[in-house]
Amino acid sequence: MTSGPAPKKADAAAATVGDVAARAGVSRATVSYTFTQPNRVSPDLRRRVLAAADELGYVGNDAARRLRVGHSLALGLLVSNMSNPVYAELAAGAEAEAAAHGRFILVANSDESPARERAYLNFFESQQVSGILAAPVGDVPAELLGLRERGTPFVLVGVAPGPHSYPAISGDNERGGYLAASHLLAQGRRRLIFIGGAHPHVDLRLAGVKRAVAESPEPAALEIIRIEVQTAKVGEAVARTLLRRSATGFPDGIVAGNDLLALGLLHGLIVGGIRVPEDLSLVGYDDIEFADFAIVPLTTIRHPSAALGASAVRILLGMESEQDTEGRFEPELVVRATSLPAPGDDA
Amino acid sequence: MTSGPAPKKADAAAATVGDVAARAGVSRATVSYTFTQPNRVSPDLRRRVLAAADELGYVGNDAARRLRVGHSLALGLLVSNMSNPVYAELAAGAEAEAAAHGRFILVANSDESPARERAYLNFFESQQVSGILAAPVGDVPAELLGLRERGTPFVLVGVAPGPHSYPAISGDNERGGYLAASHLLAQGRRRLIFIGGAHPHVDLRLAGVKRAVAESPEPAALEIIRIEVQTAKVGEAVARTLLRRSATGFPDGIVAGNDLLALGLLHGLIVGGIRVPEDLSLVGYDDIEFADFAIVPLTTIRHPSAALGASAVRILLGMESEQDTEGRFEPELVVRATSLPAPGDDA
DNA sequence: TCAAGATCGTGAATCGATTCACGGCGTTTC
DNA sequence: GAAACGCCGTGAATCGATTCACGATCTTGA
Repeated sequence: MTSGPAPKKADAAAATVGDVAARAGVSRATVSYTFTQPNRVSPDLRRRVLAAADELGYVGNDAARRLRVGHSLALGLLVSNMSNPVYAELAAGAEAEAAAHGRFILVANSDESPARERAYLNFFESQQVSGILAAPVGDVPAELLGLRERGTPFVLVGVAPGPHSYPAISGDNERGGYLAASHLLAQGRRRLIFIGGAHPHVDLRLAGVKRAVAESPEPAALEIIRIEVQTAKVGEAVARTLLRRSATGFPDGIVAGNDLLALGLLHGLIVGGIRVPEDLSLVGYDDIEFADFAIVPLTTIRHPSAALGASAVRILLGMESEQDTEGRFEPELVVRATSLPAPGDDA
Repeated sequence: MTSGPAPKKADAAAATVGDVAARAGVSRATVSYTFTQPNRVSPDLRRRVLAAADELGYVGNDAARRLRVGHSLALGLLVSNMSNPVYAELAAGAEAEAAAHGRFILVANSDESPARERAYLNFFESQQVSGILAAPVGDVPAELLGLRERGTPFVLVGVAPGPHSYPAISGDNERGGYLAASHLLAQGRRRLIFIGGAHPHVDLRLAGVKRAVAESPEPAALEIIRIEVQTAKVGEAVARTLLRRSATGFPDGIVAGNDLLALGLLHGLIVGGIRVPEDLSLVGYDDIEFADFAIVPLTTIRHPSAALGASAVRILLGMESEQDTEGRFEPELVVRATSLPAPGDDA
């Protein structure tokens, strides 16, 4: 309203290809080619078009673009709980890789709710994302399969390729569980508890724990405690119930399904007077940043979340295959202070 | 390929309004009205249309919808660093509120890079988000103002409405800083350091700290250490440089710009042999979940991130005004173990 | 019984970027 | 010098959902 003919930038309506074309004195097709196939247009015109676009603050309308080409530049990332640093890291890794290829990540936080998960999957479809990264949220939702049939590929992140045949990349969770339990057994711990939620990757961790116990030369007991969600709050609650046990029923080693849970357990146990690691050794899983800052720095299994996120993006973009990642995300035991050094480790 | 004519769900192409209309035996317009203005169509037809949509797995194409109506159902959230739990919490709060109104949040993680910030803002514009929540990332980017002029509103989250005139909601950072420093002064701490990055909200926290020092009846020294990013890693590095100081130059109280930084400082100081809180008191800011699990549980200022996120969404959706939030996000001192109880607190 | 009005379904235009098919113009080669 | 070819710009069709304006059907009251 106020501005004369000179500055067009501040105009209310967004500039369209038509506006740019008019200003550059070319057709709309030329403007489009300038952006999608720069070599198709001569350098001279290209410059003119780009200048006009710049002056008008042209941004393009992805809706129109998508309507025509059928898919968006975005990739969807579905996680169960963004306040778990593991997922934040996964998202950061995916995002950085996506940005490097001019792509974007849409993050959906299902908060462990299947309903929201479904809603977000629909949202992804309505957004025509060109692919979906799904971090484990229980079973593979049927919607995901439907999406694939309708042309949107997905990659499961953090779930080992198992009996299912879905594309998936993951660290070796079974081996991680095995490492954790072996570490405890090597210290002479014999009354172990595994505490974890019902996620496929957690089940694998448990399988590894079981295998370590089964292979142990000395007999050892393993108890399994199932919880709903693996949060610090739940960890504290479990610690309180544990504290009510008699000395004979009390464990001397715990493997937690993830670090968040372990941190809560640790806090609850210490508040309850348990000495860690003297009375009980604790091993977490993931090696989140805060594991090192805990009241007693947490022994845990390192899990390369950011690298997984980046790889998943490359796979969806067709720059890498599942097989290429083979053996690239090996879990690793990080011994800190919630467990005793293993007898052989006293170097 | 394998399926006969019976099940249509698994067909490759996504169903369109046209398909639904054909199946329900109505026009495309009717299908559209069924979803956008359900009362416009009679109950009978509505049922038929919904059934047909369900059978076909109809999801709708948001690109087409947006192209027509001009804006999307998504809101953009711009944060500087998603691995800071504060932002994860903010995102979760915003997301939950958005979901309650059938909206979605697009999260953009700029990683403190102005270039990526700009790229994401362009992305938001190309996505025609109906509004943007921007968590402080330094100055207000000029692009944000441009977006507003072109019709996309924004709300700054966590930045107090100051000399600028942008819509903003925030806890009272100045008061939080004041609380933190007052707490230290009340314990008899006299050689304070404030450590923080160059964010507008951190500057406010610092202003509060300065005011507390100025108002102190006993003279107290305040040193200011500026850092680039407020992460735990940087905190540890700062701790190491602090440890090289002579006893006289060593502080007896520290206010950190956020909890991540405080956690890193704490760890670095304790590893270096400093006793907390005996030798030095430390106060963080934000009260992230891990503050309570730290090697010495962290005294901090609580900051209602999730509530801020939810409010920002309501404001963008026009359900609430900036003024309504007045006084709703008051900071609160949470005394844990990194500081001495104040003399008067021995209840 | 009939006119006036309310209810509700429909055809067609529309949003903006992309891309196909066409053709004008300049260059090369015998 | 003319035919053949390649380069590059353009008009027009297209993607799918929304919404306007119209009209068909049904309801209601005198």
